[in-house]
Amino acid sequence: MASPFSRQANYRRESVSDESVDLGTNGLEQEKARRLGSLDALRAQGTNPYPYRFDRSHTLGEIRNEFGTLEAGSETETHVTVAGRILLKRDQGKLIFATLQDRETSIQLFVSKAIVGDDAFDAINNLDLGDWVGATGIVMTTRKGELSIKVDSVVLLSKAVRPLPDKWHGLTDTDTRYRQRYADLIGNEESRRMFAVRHAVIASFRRTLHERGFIEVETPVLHVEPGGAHARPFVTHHNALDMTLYLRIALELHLKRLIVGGMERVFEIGRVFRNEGISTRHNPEFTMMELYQAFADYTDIMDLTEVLFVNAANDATGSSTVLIDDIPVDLAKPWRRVRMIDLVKEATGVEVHPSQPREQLVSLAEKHGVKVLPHFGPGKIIEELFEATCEAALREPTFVTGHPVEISPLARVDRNDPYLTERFELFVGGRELANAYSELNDPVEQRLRFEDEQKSKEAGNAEAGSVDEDFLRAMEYGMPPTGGLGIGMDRLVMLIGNAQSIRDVILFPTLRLEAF
RNA sequence: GCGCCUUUAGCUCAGCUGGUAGAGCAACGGACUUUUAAUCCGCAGGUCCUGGGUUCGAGCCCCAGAGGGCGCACCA
Repeated sequence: MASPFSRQANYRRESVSDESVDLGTNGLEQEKARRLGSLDALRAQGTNPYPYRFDRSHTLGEIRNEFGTLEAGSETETHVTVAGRILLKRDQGKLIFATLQDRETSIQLFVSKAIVGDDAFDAINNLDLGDWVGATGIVMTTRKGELSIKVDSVVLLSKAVRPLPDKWHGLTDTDTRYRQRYADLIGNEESRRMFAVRHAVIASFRRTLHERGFIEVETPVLHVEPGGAHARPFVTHHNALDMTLYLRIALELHLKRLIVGGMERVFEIGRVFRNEGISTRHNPEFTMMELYQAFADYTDIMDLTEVLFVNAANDATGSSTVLIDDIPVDLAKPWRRVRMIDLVKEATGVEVHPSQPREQLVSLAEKHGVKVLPHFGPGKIIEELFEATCEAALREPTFVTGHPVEISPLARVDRNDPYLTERFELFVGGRELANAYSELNDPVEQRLRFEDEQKSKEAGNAEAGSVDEDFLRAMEYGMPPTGGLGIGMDRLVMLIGNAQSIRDVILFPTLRLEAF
């Protein structure tokens, strides 16, 4: 930076006390102008409203832990230095009570004119709600027992020039909460809690998997061929290579390449992108955890899935019980394991199997209001029947197994039934949370499955995959028997945190362009 | 993409049968040395989402559009 001083001067606002500056016509503009005016006043008296750093001796949570049981009307000898944002101010004349909030909690500042002196008292009185400050003082409790810091000095750490949302209600407008997540987090305890749950769930997964010898890896987000799931991709372009690239729709195919490479147990927690509708359960970008474990099959993966969920719930909330549709369900009990075709039979009273003639299944489907497209084979029709008649009713955790081969191009054929695969999807609260297989590792069969996908795609199935030659080459080097698992982390956080919309567990959900 | 709901002060919300815009908080001025969403007195703040239309008169009724929510569709 060649000329720091002139640069800084360029960033500095003109004084708003100049008559040339328009004070604005609405309340917000007037309030911002007032706060910008106090910035100028601070600078004029030699105070930097945006200092570079600050050392604190305690977080507010540490003070609460240490002194939370102090009885009313006590004063300690402990002198502390804290930092946070001023959320509330209660002016008593010669006393000010201010609520200071940091990341964990809030604590009251007790400011007495007699202690800090007239000038400092005025300066503190001129602080605005939303300002960041550092404060020093001794730990005390008021007569009513409120844990407080009896302040001897306060320094401004950052001036807020825009007013906070309502001090009591916070933000309620969902649009503003999602667009201005920063303002949502300042005012809404529930929002802060939800993202704490999210962090705890993801940290718990890493812990459980590290304990079991899994290695965390990172694979490409930009794919030459979007595979590993059925979904429409986002398309982009690399200029220097002049090639079309796709944002990944799944992590699967690269992680399996690592199993071929001998890494034995790998996982990745990463963003995937699907160019499809937005709903309370769908965001165009979302977080997937996939893992692959050599020498395991899908039943081993079911056991592991139960452990991952129970640990995550315990780590995030201290309990393995979650609310599903407001009903408590203990995740620690073993989950039901049932074949898709058996569930469809339960729901329809009719035996179904992918070996049946297509026409039979078509008429059953039509009886249940299922739309059958020309490229649907028997297996796809059974899945559609399942979705229409069973899925929403699967409230308690249920492993749905034995998906037809036709809809499972990467899963291994069931050792007891050549029409089905060794696969499960986990449903909780009517939502799909996980998908897993005994992974197909026969390169010749895998090529045939890909070719079937390719034919389906050519027949008009926009979601079908195509032949991934590099993946097949990897398979040819030999992949050990392997169990694999994919979990939609956002939906899991919704379950454990009891969120009603996926947007409540994503900090910055995808929204339409905002008009400024 | 379709249907229903919604949009009023910085924030949270009222607004009757169509009669000319309201409250609380925040802000501003004042009182107050133990408050807890402090309280009390005073004052100020508006593109009623946007554009048309009906009407003597529209926040309110009609039409079109935009943002948001929910449901459906889509979606392994």
